[in-house]
Amino acid sequence: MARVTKAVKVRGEPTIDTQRLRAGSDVPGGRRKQRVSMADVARLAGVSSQTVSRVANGQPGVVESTREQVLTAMRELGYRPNSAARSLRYGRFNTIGVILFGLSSTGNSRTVEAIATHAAAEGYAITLIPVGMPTQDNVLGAFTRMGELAVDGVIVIIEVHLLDATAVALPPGVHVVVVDSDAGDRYPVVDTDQADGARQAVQHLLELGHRTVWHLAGPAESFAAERRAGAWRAVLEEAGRPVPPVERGDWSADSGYRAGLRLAGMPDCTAVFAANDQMALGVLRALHECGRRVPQDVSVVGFDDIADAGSYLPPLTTVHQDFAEVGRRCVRSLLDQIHDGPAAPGTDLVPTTLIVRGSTAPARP
Amino acid sequence: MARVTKAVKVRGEPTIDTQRLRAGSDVPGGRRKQRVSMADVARLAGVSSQTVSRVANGQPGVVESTREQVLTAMRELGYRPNSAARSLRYGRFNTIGVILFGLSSTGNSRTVEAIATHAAAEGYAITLIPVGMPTQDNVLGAFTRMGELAVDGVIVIIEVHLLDATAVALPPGVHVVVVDSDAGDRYPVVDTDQADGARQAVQHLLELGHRTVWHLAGPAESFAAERRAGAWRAVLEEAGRPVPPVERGDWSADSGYRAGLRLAGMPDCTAVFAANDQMALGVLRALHECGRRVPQDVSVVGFDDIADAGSYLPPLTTVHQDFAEVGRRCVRSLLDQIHDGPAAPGTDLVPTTLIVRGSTAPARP
DNA sequence: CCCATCGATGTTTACGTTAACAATTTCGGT
DNA sequence: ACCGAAATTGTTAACGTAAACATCGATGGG
Repeated sequence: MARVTKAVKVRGEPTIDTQRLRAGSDVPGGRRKQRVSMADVARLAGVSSQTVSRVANGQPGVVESTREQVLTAMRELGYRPNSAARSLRYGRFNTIGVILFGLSSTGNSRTVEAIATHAAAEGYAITLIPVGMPTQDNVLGAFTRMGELAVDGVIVIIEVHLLDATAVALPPGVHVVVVDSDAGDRYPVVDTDQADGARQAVQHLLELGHRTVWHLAGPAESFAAERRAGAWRAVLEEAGRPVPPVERGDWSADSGYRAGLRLAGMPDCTAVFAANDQMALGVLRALHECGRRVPQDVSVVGFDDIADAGSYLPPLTTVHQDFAEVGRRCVRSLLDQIHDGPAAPGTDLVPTTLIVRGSTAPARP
Repeated sequence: MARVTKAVKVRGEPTIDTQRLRAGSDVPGGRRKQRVSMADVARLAGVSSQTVSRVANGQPGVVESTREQVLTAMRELGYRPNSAARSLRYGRFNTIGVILFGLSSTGNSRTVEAIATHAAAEGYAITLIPVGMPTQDNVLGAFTRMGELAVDGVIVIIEVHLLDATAVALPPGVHVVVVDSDAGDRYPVVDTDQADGARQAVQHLLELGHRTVWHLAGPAESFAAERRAGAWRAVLEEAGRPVPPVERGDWSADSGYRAGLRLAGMPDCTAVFAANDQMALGVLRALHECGRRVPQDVSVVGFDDIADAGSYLPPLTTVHQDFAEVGRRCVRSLLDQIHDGPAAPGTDLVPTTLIVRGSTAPARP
């Protein structure tokens, strides 16, 4: 209905052939000629389809005048290669699948962005395979679906307890790289060096003279959260400091706020390491509302270094994660696999940096 | 360098069979048998490949015992359908392309997430086509690439001045939906009702008794920014209030901070409407540092209602955008086009809601 | 002047799947 | 027991592309 009507006028005799008889010319539900194929171009240019193929792929051995004819015909018909046929022919899709839980977390979206960018640079498209809830069934479903999907390899960005059960469902021939997991004994893993980041954060606070450091951890199901909490505990124990009970949030600023209210009630809590920046933001708010000044009374460190962290009140000291690098290495590792065959499992750690801003200060004597 | 070495030991004999004899079993550069095909399954099950096809697609007319045999053979060989062949056969890819500038903005990633979710629910995968910089060349390149891509339709999430020039390059047969643009006269557009959101924000501030409202706009190239700024100006003019000069930022908290410092220097500035939450965050920080209290001295309103907005100091009054709904409508509109043919151009506006929190208060007399 | 050689182009075939049609088997009714 | 209909299974062809091989004509050396 919305077919612009001027089109009708424009299509006189000459274009009839270009449009040919496709749109709706046959049975309603029937398949119409999908679009212009090499054969169509070949016919118009008066050559064989193989010659068209050669021109399309820039292969040598086509004389200039012929090439010109073919190119003209292509333009006239609006020819575009059919990638399905190409994929079928080559046995490759030039596509990478990304299985993820959601894009809502900063880390995920930044990583995916980097993956998309680097994949594009290598001539690969990326296909997103979202998993509604990270239940086993869903993840398993995603893998199954992916098995039928047009992808040469997969990058998995999910907390991966679930991978245990689903490992069996992973189609054997598919190349995989996993992000943020402990699956390093089964798959190639790329991850931020969570432990080292946490270590830097806690040591920074201890060096400022704080007696010990409270920790607001992420959800227990998260490997990243566990790794950060583990490092926090290790540093305290090595330094012979008391290990306060762990607070837990769900990564959200709100959960950070609730935990912050609890922490604010403890007079001897002078240093908090939050497992991400958003929870740190919640902590800042809670402390502020309880009249405890940051950093004079309490120092706070976050994790991630999201774009806004420098604009919090006060600007947040935090651990910088290089998501772009994670994405880059994922793509490279996966492409290496695709080209050179399966890679050995193992973990590739991207270093972190502590960014010191205004939310940390020396402990008061 | 961080590659853990234990990995090497893990890969032993047992996996040999799943690997089968493909990798490198023939000429080095030659194409190896891509993977198990229907013919392989058919051979093992002792039936024709058509029967395998019927079983794979759950079609009726296959006797139980045969079906069982085929399924067994499938399992044994690890058969997975080849979607390239399927696409070639059907002339459809069951894939939606999403052309975007980046995932870094909250809006984009939330929208993309919703698109991915709803597309998946309809059996469509989504392919991300990132555009490095939104220059004409790049966008044009993305369209060209997309023309060769295995997609049935495209959702464009880019500021679309550029579409003008590239419209011509848009492959004619491709279905398109555009987000956040004024291309409503050429394509179906889905967008948040930017103008109404801005109107609500400004009216809220005026109703609180503020004489006028300053505006911190987004970059001039952004249609969303222009629409918000336009509505801000319109409300002020309708109400007969003075229209202060527009401040401009680049959506970042940092740019908001810089603008905030300027605004803080104007004693008669008591109400600020920032074009997004991140810039509002920067403004909050600037005002705080300059000793102007929010909301007692200055009221601030943002736009987007990002997850953290409720945890700012003070919690931010802002305009809620329903990105999920935008994504949903994009997918529905595009799928309608794919199934029922081209849709009329026009703009589909998703309503917004003002969320009143702690950053706004009545003007002091 | 003839034939080997090379360059340009055409023809055949296969990639994996499935619609359409053909062939075979099974079964119920007489 | 036999016929026809229905159920089940098999065969053929086509989707668009590109590698491999085949053909044709021209060029140049003997």
